[in-house]
Amino acid sequence: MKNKLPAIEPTKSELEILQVLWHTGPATVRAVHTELEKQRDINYTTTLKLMQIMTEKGLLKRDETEMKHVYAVVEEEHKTKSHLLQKFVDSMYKGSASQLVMQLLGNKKTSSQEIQEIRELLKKLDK
Amino acid sequence: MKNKLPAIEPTKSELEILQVLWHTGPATVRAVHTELEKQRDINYTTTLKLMQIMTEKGLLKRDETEMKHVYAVVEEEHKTKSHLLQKFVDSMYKGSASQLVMQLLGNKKTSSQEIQEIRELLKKLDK
DNA sequence: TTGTTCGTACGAAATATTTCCTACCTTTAG
DNA sequence: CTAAAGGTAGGAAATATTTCGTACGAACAA
Repeated sequence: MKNKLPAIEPTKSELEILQVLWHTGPATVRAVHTELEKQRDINYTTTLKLMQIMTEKGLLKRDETEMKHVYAVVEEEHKTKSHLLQKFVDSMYKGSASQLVMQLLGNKKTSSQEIQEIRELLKKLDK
Repeated sequence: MKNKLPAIEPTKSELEILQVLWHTGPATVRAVHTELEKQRDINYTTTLKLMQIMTEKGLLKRDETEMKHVYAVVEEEHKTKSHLLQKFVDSMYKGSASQLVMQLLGNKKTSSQEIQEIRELLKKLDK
């Protein structure tokens, strides 16, 4: 058995924080908050509280050796995203990845360049 | 200008109801509830209330000519899903559809058959 | 030393969402 | 007619999530 973490679902706000940490790597509340502030109106203690809650939930872990605690994500970005994507596919497309891709291809916002890249991906997968 | 609906985000529970209605087409609360009940423990009046709220929000519309009101979705399935998918891609993959697909391809749950189907899709898109 | 700044902790308020109780009306079986 | 079954409406309770005020300690500049 590898891990027995229950894979708790992050809430919307928690996801915002994960995104920042994925981007920057382990960071202090201050650093995360400075990023979050660029995106929306939010109070420092709100960011702090969220990160504390996430730590309790096991979404984050923290190094308390220094006064300025340093937080890091517990699950790899890849793993969490993969899990959330799977959930999305399951609930929205009954688990059919191809249906999701079909929707993506029909989506105005998906540029032809994106589509080209998807083609490349599949080519590479051939080898 | 076609419509100026603010495209309200359905909540988790609301999405469950949309799924049922997408599948069955316009239906009564009873019918929707019977479906929902198969998936989880839920009280009839809860389903009713949810559908009433969704109607207020403009997610559903209802025909009240009969005593048993018949509810129907306001936005097409395609449109709503497309919108939600776009939101997902934006927030999780910074808008990069190809990154999402890459994740999908690396996902254990995505079978080789699915991948084959995706290939077919791209072929058809060529023509 | 002292006051200002920056940090954590904690609790509770504010909001959003979900759930269900109660009232009351209509239909239908007996 | 009457009781039971099945509807809707609305409010309020229960939960989940987000937000922030307050307290208090450490670091640091003056």
